[in-house]
Amino acid sequence: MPELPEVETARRGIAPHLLAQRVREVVVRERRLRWPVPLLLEQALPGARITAVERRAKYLLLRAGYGSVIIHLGMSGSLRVVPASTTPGPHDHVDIVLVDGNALRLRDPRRFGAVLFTHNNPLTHRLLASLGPEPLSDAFNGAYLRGQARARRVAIKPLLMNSHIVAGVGNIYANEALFCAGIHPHRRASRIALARYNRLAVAVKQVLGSAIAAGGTTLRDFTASDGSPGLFRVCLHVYGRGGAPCPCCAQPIRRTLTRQRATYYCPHCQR
DNA sequence: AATCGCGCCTGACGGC
DNA sequence: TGCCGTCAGGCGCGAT
Repeated sequence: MPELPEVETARRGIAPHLLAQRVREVVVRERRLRWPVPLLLEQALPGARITAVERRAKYLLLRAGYGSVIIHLGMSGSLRVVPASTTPGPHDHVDIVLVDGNALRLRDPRRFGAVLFTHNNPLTHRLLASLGPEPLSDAFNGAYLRGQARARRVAIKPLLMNSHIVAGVGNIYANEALFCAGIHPHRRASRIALARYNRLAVAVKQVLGSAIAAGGTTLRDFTASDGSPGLFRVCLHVYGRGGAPCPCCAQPIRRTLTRQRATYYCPHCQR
């Protein structure tokens, strides 16, 4: 499932193929993604030159001409650059065909993803405008987290996964960062001291950073844009390891459901 | 305002 | 072997 490191890996993989390229046409085979793919995409994009490939949270932004494409990979989305003549598979929903004969191809079996187009600054788009700071930026730190947590009643894990607090920390990395910081995922966010928030912020950056360096986490069907699997899976300490021994104390990792999401932690190491 | 549950969707997996 | 129920989950949205 694409989380921030996977989206960043995809961005780095596709950017060299897209930058400075002109769009020849857009082919939409399935319009029913999370939101319908707008006709505007096919109308406005052809002829435009792609000037930047950016990421904000888990959104990819293709700056092109007088507008931007906003792409979200949802649960099962992936992007490949292929020769435009390559026969599309059943879940290859959108092609952005370039003048050089290649196409950026979105595949998304579960169709939780999105492809949108806006003429305005995409950062002011409804979906992006109220996102919290990037977790790898300086704005995200222990003091910031402590300030956000002070007046809230939620547990730390859902706080960490709230995109309005910090953008792009999903379930896998929330579990891993809390383990690294030794914080129990069910602990009330308002009852964690600044020193521990400092540790947590460092853990979030470290976990995301090393996952990006390794090319994303391989879980289920994630692959990088060149098709190679990410290499981070071996580095997961708790996620998906319910019942297995904790790498620190060897006691069994516990798995619970929080807000309909699998939560993994070591009851001995995390308080 | 904060928080919680829902629903979108399909592939993988396990049980019978 | 094959069928079918269950689970997985990002995240916006509506309800509380």
